[in-house]
Amino acid sequence: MARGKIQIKKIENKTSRQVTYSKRRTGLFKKANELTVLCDAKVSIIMFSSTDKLHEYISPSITTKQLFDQYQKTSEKDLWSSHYERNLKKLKELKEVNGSLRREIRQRRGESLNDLNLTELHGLEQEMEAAVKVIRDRKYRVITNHIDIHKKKSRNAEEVHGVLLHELFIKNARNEDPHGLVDNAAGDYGSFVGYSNGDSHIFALITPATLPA
Amino acid sequence: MARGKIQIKKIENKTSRQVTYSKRRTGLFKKANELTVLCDAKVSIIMFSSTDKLHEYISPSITTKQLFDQYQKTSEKDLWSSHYERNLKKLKELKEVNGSLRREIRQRRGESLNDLNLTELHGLEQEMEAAVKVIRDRKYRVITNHIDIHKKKSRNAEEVHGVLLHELFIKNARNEDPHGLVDNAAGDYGSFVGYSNGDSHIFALITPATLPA
DNA sequence: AACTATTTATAAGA
DNA sequence: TTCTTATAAATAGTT
Repeated sequence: MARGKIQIKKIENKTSRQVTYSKRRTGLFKKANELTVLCDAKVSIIMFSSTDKLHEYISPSITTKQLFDQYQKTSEKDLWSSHYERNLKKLKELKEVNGSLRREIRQRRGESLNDLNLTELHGLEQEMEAAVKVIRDRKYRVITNHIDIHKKKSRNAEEVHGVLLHELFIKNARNEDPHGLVDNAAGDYGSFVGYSNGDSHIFALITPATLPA
Repeated sequence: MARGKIQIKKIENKTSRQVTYSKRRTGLFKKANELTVLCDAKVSIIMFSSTDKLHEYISPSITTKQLFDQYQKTSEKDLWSSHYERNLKKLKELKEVNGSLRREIRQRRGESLNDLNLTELHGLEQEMEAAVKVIRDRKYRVITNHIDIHKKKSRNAEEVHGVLLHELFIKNARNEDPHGLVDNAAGDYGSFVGYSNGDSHIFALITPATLPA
């Protein structure tokens, strides 16, 4: 606009482009500020140079966030608010679902039964009795499984034990008993149960009375 | 900037202010567009007039949303992302809670028991048996209540019925029986149960066998 | 919305 | 980057 007219098209010379960007940016912000003052307007300018440097103007009377919020409300455009509000809605829905799930669990625990009518109580009772049966069956299957594995382990341990004993006796027969092991070990197969791992406390739960017929 | 210099301060005349806003807005957007083309820049201008009318310029090479996203990333400013991402996080947490609640319910229904070990199965069984007891007790309390109310209603109905019958007989004794009602009504108290309301199907569930001792 | 005298912005050069 | 300055562009006041 001075010293010669220019074409409005990309300035190919990088340096001139940079200079022009800088000068015109200053001019643009100045105009924006004049507009703000003269017309009592609120203006936000955000710009990125071709090298992605950020520059911003915002009217002194407002913050960028406030202006964006107003932009949200005023424009029907999507930006992020729709995401945001969709999320809020989802959040609310999930909370409700959550609440009713918790309520159901409470009822299945025998709490908060006041809201249930007779039909519902009856249905819940029936359903839970059926479920208890399934759970009990499952438990017995797991117990049986444990016992089988245990038996196999025992058999294995007995075999190993027998072999060791055998070897010890042979050794003993050949030499003296330098470690006094024979007396403690001999014949006491029952005690090896005491060596079983941390699972053993589980079996404390199982008494013949609770086993299925 | 023409026909006289002006002070940069709010134009008090509403009409001139409006006109100036319009003119200068056009100029600002034109400058922004020239800057976009000449310097390969990306510019967003959002402005509100003093009457809160929204006007927007955005470089053709980009959308407002994209530019805002870039603004987010580049500036350290918060704008909305904190709300948004906090919500996303909450959403995720709620979904997880939801999932585990559903899982618990499934287990209490006798489904998805594979994940439970023996101790957990045992605990679940015990808990559910206790809960069933509570639910059954509650059911019986409700039943008892229903029955009491029913009895009272019946007694009431019988009384009313008796009174009506009495009145009818008296009437009958005095006049003839114009409606043939006496034969149908007399003594058949049992049939009034058929008049009970929609709740009656509930009582089909209750047989002497299921009642508590 | 158009006109135009004048101010302002700025391209090119330093 | 900043200054200079000739000139283009924007626009205030008017119609």
